Amino acid sequence: MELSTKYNPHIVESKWYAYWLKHKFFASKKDPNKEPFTIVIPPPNITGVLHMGHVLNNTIQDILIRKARMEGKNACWVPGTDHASIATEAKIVKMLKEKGIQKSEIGREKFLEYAWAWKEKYGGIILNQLQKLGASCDWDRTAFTMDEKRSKAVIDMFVRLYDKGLIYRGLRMVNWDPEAKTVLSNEEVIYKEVNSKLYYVKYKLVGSEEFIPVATARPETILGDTAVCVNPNDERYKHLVGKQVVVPIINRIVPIITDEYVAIDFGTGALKITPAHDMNDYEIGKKYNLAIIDTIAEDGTMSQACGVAKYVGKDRFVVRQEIVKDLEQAGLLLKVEDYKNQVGTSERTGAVVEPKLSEQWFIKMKELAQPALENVLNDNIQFHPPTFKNMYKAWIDNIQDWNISRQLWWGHRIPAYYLPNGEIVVAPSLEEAYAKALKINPNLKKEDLKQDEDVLDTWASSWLWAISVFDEDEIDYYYPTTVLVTGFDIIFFWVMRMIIAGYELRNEKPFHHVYFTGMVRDKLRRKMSKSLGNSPDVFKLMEKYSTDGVRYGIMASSVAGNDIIFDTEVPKSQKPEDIAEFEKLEPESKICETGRNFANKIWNALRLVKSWDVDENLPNNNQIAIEWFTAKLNQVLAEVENQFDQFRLSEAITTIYKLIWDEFCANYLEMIKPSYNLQAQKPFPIDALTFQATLSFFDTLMRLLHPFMPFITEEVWQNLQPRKEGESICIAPYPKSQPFDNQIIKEAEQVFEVIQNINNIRNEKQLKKNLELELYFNSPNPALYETKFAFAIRKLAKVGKIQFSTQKPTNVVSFVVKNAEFFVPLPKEINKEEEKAKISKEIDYLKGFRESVLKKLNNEKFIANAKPEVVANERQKLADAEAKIKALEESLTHL
RNA sequence: GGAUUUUUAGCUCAGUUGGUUCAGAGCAUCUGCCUUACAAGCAGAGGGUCGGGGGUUCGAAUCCCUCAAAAUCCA
Repeated sequence: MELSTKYNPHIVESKWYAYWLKHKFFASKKDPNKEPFTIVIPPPNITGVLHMGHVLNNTIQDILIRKARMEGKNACWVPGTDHASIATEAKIVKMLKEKGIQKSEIGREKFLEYAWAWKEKYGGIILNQLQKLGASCDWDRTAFTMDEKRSKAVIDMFVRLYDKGLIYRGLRMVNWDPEAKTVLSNEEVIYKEVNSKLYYVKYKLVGSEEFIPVATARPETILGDTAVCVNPNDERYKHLVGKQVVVPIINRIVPIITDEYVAIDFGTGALKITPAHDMNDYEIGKKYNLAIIDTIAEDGTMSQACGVAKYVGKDRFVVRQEIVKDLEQAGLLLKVEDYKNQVGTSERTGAVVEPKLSEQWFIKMKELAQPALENVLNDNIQFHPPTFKNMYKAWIDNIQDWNISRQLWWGHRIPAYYLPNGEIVVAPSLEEAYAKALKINPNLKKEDLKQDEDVLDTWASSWLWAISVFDEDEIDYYYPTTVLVTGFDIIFFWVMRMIIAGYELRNEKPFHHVYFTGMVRDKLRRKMSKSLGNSPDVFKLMEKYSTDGVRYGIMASSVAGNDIIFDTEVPKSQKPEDIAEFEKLEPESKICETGRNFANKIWNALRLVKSWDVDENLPNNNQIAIEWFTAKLNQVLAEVENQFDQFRLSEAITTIYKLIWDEFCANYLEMIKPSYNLQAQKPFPIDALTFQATLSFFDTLMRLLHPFMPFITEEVWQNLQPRKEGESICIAPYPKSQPFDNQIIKEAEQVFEVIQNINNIRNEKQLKKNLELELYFNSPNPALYETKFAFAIRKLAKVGKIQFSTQKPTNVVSFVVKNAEFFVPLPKEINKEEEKAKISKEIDYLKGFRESVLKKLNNEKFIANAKPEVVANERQKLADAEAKIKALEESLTHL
């Protein structure tokens, strides 16, 4: 078989993914005889397309689940998508607008028809993209947060918590998007710095021309003022406290009150209080029982309540200008200053967010959250890395009630029904609600019940995800799930709430472990986001570097919880033309390139091994190489196991990379590689034992790497020997470490050091790389170099004669490894002065080193306090250093 | 203002209860090689007083205090 010198990933990837699906390797069925290993995917939004964050997150999940599957566990990775109320609704509204359709015109039902049609068409895109990434999900289990089963779970939970008295309806200051006419959660508000103005306005004392100056950036809210507040320590205003002032324009009479909250040095030090339209003012209003006058309507225009007829129905920003003019005319405007402040805008519509009082549904969180706190603090649920426990605790300690209603149509409609008298019944369906209502009033008709118009916050379905994706007859088997992999930015929105829901519904945690990933950032440390347009095109990346290469790249640079600085280019600016320009660029990533090169290295190792003919009659001359690599392999396997146990996946992949590249390819294969037979135009044959051992090593290495780089490993594994249809590395056993010979590893390390020294000499003296050198040495353990590992030195350092000798030959370069001295005769005259200087320098260094060790050993306290093995080690260091110094000094005299 | 975290080589990061030859890796840099698996490669080299200061200890990148800088979240 001819294999190309370059690995071609594209055919390989689609071929094996199709093969895996065909044989249903990823499917999981409840099986009480097997240990379950379960992951539920953090469901991506149906509006989303695969970005670097997904690549990171899902690669980690795939690694964990593939390894578990190979270990013979019942690996179950449940995929699915999230309906994402706000994001999706905004997208549908925009689409309809482009068709000239207004949401309000077509009504709820028609709107939802459009939305579902959109979901059917586009909602699965991201899942297909995950297949490109190699994700080994059980696709038959694909779930959606708004399908029947998940919806039932959400509604049942609402009813359950309502019946327990944990859900209530109440007024709350919310972030209001006047364009979408809905409340926004805090994370949907984007703060932007804007240039605005600070207006200084006279608030006159009742019946007087005396006034208190008040600075405000939002004069239109003057109409809702119900107090003026100063700091109690502010000397300027002490005499005014308790007096009353007249609110300009509206002429309302309000008190001057005091509160520590007011900053003396900001503005005038006198703050107008508008409880209906400012978060902080609302708190102060509550504290001092101030009236709340809601002067701004749902759509951002001034409402009737503002009390000034000519402003009613006009937009808040138009009214701002008009009020400023009116204030000026009334002689109440003192001055206007330029001012920079942070203004909240809607992530979805870009509208300036209006803080607004609104009737909303809430879940009481304090009590519910207690088991969720305890079980994280006591490590019943383990966080990786554990530092996130601190943040988690701080959050739960300050937990507030959860506003779960959203003024949208796309989502789970709140199962609350209003009776004509305003009473509320809560039930999973209209029928059940009607039955309940009849008990209150037997004369009611079904049509009298009106269901709440709002839908539930998306997280109110996500928090049930780990439960709601399983059927009743299997949940006891799969739940709690094994590990959740998610970004730390949603620790509060999702992770905490899932834990709460788990304990509430099943009195059990939803997962044993949580692996927190960092954010993927660009090289300027900005989070990769759609709006910045700074994320490379994932598919172009995979096209260029292969899926395995990208998986390697993202994993090698991602320590749990740490942000990942991804090394691709960034757009010149956020201007659309610059982003467009950037998108045309071919993405470049050094770290993904390393991954691609790694796959190519493995591919070429396969080519080498496949090129050998086996001769059954040959003796095995490579026993030491085989023994050494067996030991090394098991040593590294133990290391990798340890790294997996601690979820140190980036270390694991780097460790495996070095094992394969440095130890297997560079050392082992070079040691056993038969030389080339020029006459036959092919390599000399290899003995059967070495060949079998090599295939076996290669096989093990591929299985070890498979969870990280599934495609190249399957391709190579299938090529190592004939496999039957239905066989796959996916379900081959994962390697396990065996006890190993530490001695041979140490010996080999010394040998490699010798080889490196010889190669260094070759480089420094600019000797031809093919020139065969001779090696003389003096060592207490001559067999190690003369016989045991001689073959390795010959091959890796291109040495011919290796000879033990107490006599130093002439015209040599020397070096010392451990307690052995080595001499390499040079074919040309050496520069004695240069050699002398080099050796003297090393002696000086060693003497300094010896001093520092002696200092320790002469310290009584060190001898008394340090562990015996530490002391023994110091003595060994001293002995080694002295031997080296002695050898070097001898070299020096003989030069 | 409060909380949390970070600061180690030019860059991105490891460094697991303080102690293996005197802090490691990848990338970048430099030197020499197209050597019959691999130039997506091979053989080498240089580069850090571990943010500053103080303390605990026989011993500190690692523990404590303090100062400085940065990031994130909450208000």
